[in-house]
Amino acid sequence: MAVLPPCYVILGVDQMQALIDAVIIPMEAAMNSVGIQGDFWKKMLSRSKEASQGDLALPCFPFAKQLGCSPDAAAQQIANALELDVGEAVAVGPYVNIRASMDWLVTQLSKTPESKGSILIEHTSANPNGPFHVGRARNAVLGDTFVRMYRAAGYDVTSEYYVDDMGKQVGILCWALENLDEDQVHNLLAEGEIPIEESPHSAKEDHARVLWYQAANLLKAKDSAVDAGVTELVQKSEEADEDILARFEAAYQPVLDGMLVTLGRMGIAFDSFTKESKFIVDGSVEILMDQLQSSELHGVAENGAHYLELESKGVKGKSTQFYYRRGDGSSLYATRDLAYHQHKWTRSVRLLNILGEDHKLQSKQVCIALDELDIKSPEVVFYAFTKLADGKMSTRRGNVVFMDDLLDEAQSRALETVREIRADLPEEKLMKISEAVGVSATRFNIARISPEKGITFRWADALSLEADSAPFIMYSHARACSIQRKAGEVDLSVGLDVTGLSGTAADLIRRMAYMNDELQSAIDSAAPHNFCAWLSALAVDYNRFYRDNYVIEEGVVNVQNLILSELARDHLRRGCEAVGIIPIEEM
RNA sequence: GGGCGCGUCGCAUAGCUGGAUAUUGCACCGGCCUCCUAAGCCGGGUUCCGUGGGUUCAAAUCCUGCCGCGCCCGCCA
Repeated sequence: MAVLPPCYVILGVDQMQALIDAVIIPMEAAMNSVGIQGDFWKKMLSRSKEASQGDLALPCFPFAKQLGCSPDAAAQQIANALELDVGEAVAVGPYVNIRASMDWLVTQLSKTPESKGSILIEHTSANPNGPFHVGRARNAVLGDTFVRMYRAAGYDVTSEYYVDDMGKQVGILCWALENLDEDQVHNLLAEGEIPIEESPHSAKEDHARVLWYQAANLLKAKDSAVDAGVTELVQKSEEADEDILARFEAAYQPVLDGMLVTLGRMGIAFDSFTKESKFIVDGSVEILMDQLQSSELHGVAENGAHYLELESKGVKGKSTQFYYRRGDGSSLYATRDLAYHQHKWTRSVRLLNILGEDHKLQSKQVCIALDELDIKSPEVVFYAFTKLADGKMSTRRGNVVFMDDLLDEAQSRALETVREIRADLPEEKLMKISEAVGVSATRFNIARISPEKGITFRWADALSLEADSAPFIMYSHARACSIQRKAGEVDLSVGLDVTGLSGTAADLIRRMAYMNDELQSAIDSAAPHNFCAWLSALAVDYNRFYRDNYVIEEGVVNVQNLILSELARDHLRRGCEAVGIIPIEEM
């Protein structure tokens, strides 16, 4: 088995910034020598938009006036005056392009990791009232992708699920389970034209119990006694009634467990769960509500309800009041959210929330209220909705595509393909590969889209196994693994010789060298899709390298190429892990 | 009525702290396995970047009017 020398076990930081740092001093000298005043150009020196032209680019249009020549000539002058250790500068039209040398790039590959502090990422936190559907899944996939990316970048991450264990959704579920029998449920659903679809998951408690939830919602619309019953339960839960909270838990916990099984199948796990009721029970909500009364924004409605007037804080619309205490003195969901944030800040120095765009206003209100309480606001990433071609998804109305079914379908489609390509493999292995491919493809098809873009769910897109998808990346990784296996035990300690590299090998090194920049910038700009794109590009680069750089030729191992292949394998693996693709070693 | 977001080739998608021929995939056409996995690689695109103005040496990117789509504006969660 080939082993990489320790210096290649990577994680550097901000190679692009390192390059800029290395270039800026000689650049100043060059600017002085051609006679350009000021340092306004420093912010114009940035990553080249034309990757083929180099790593950094400086547009020279603004210098033309100052130097009294054309932009092209200015670029030429600057490039000529520039002397670099880390690469070379070439004028191309009105641009000075700087290309880092292979020597420099390779040193960047061996940078050691840097610990970056803690962050608590809260995501998913779906009401435990029914199975995961593809709409809810966007939160989970996005959230877990952030968790993974932050971890890969050196952060100490806590992934957190906020359990809505009180309130109306759970109240309805609890009421239904305690008051309706199976026949009633089936009759109600038949009347309401909500189909009960038999599936391999019917016995899972999230699938089983959601029928009660749906039925109760139907009944509630025509029988006010139901509403009264639910309201009573909800009110008691808000008073932290132990008996009610225990009955709620008995109702939702099996559902939540079922949901977590689905998430587990997708490789999504949580470090901690916090229940909403905690903040009623421990009295922290009550304390915060008292504190809010001294806010300048504080107001009281006729019936004694308390609110903050947010108009002066830039909140606009029909209602600018943020109610945090009802007329009867009880708290609201948002109020408990305040206590929750206070609690989260005791656990981490950074907080990140992943929320659907429907929570934008709510989140803004909570942030203002937190500010009034002298509590810092969390960072928030919003994502747009996933809808079905024929309209909105709704657990209540049964208009959903369940994640369990989607994953099954993805797996079975992947199986068809694997079976075709790898007829040599035993059934057990085929199943394992197709499961990994199905899960990875499903996740990647969500993660690769910019969060603020709305998604219309289509089976064909969700199950796509084409290029620019997870299987493509997995395939590249599996290929590198196969080469490693074939190469056998080889001593790689000679290190990489950068002289005489082929073009595709150089491209591969360049791509890998900027991995940490890509990761950090995806994190900083809350754009996991950009890191997905980088990972696809890495796979393409590796495939091209593979095409014209033989690692094993006629039984002889080319050590230099093996080092590169191994580096690529390592980068591909870490990239996959950072976006939730399962880096299987054979497919 | 107001707020926020989105509108890029037939479809999907990147770029949007202004700069070089607007990225990538699908679909469509052609080429590449007597050597490491062809789920691969190579080649093939006249896109008024929703639309009308404006700012600029330079606009998909900034400002503004309009059109279309989504989300929100509960003493619900």
